Amino acid sequence: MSFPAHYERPPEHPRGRRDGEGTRERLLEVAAAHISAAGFHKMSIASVAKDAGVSQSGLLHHFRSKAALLSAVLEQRESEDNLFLFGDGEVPLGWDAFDALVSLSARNSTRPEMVQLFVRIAAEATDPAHPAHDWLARHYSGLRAWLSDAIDRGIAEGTMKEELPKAATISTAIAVLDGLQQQWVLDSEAVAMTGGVRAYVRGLKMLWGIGPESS
Amino acid sequence: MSFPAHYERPPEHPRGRRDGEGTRERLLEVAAAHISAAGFHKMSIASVAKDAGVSQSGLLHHFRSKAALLSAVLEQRESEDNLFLFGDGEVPLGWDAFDALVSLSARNSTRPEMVQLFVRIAAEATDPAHPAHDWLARHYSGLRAWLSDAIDRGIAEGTMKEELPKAATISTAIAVLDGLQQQWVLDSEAVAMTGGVRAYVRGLKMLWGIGPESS
DNA sequence: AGGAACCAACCGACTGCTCGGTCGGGCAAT
DNA sequence: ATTGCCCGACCGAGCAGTCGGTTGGTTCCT
Repeated sequence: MSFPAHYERPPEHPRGRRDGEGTRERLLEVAAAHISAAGFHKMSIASVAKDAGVSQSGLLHHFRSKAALLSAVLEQRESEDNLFLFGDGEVPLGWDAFDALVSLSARNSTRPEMVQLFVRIAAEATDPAHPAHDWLARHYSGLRAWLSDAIDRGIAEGTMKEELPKAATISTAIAVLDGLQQQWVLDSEAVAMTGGVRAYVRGLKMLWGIGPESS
Repeated sequence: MSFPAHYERPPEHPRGRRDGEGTRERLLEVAAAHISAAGFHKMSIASVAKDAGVSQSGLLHHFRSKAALLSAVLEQRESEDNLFLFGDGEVPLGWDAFDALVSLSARNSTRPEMVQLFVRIAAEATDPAHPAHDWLARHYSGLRAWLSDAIDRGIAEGTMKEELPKAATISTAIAVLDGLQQQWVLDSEAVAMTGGVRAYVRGLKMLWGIGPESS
C-alpha cells in the first residue's frame, strides 16, 4: 500500500484531471470566511484565491464572476441548513417548528463565521441590485411559509390557541433569531443567543399553548 | 430667472464666507442617503460630494476622511433619536420604556432611509476594524443599560413580576426591534414592523405584568 | 502498445476603472 | 493679510474581469 489514502476511494465519478473538486470546495470555504469577515463588497476575489492557494484566474475558472462565487456559497450553506432542519424528510410543524428554531440557534452558536456571513449578507442584500437580493427574499418567504404551516397545524391539532396573532408572531420569531445573531456577532459575551431564543419560545408557549405545552 | 432654483435661497445666516454651515449639513444629509442605499464601504465620497453640489475636495475640507464623515452622520442621527426618546428630560422607565420602543418603531416606519442606514451600519460595523465599531458597541450597551434600569424600576414599583428573565428579555426586545427593521427594509409590504413590536410588548405585559397592565 | 486529439485545470500579464486622499492654489469676506 | 471655503489636477493602490497561454490526465484510433 504505497498509495496515499485518497487513491483508495472508489472511483465514483471518473473525475478530476488534477483536483478540480477539491480546490472548488476550498475556494467556497475560504470565500465564506472572507465574506463573513469583510462583507461581500469589501471582499476581493484575489485575496480569496490567494488564501485558497490558486491564482485569481484559477478562481475565475471555477466561478465565472464574483457574484457566481457568492451564489455558490449561499447555495451550499442553505442546503446544509435545510439538511439540518428537515434532514429526516419530515418537516417539523406545530410547536416542533419553534423547537427546531431553538436547535438551529444552538447549532449556529457553534459556527460563528456562518452567523457572521448571514448577518452581513442579510444587510447588504437589502439593496435590490445586490446579487444575493433574490436569494434573501426567497430565504425569508420560505421561512415565513414554513412557520405559517407550522402554526396552522398547531391550531388544527389543538396545541395552539386560535387567537394567536399569526403574522406578527411569524415575523417576530424570525426577528428574534436574526436580531440576537446580530448582537451575538458583535459581542458574544454579552448576549446569550440560544438562551434568548429559548426564553422567547417558552413565552410563546405560555401565551398561546394549550395543554401540557403551556407549562 | 436664468439661475437654477437653489441660487435663490435666502442667505439666512450671514455667517461664513460663503456658506460653510449650509453645505456641511447638505453633505451630511446626502451622505446618510448614500450610506443607507449602498452601505458605507460601497459608498464613494466623490458621489456624495457631487450630489451635494461640491467637489470631492470640498467635502474633504469639511470632513477630513470618509470615516470622519460617517462619525458625523451617526452622531447627528443618534442625537435626533435621543431627543425623540428622552427629549423631555424624563427617561421613561418601567413599562413606559417598552412603550417608548413601540413609538420609536412607529417613528422609524416613517423614515425608511434612516432604518436602512442603521441596518447597514449594524451589520458592517460588526467588524472590529470598522470605523463605526465602537459607536455600535456603545449604542447597544447604552440600550441595554436603559432597559435594565427600566425593568429594575418596574419590579421595584410592583408593575413587573420578579421572575421576569431580565437579560434574555432585554436582548430579545432589542432583537425584535432590529430584526423587524431588517425584514421591513427588505419588504415593507410583507412585514408590519410597528405592529410586530406592539404585539411583542403586549405579550411581555401579559406574561410579566402585574395589575391592570397585564390585561 | 503507442500516439494524436482533446479538454479540464490552472497560471501570469494585463486592461480599464474606481477609490480615498494630497497638493497647490484661487476667491471672497473680514 | 489673513482666514474660511472650495476647486482642479493628480497619485498610488486596489478592483473585477480578459486573454493567451501551458500542463497533464483521459480517450479514442490505429
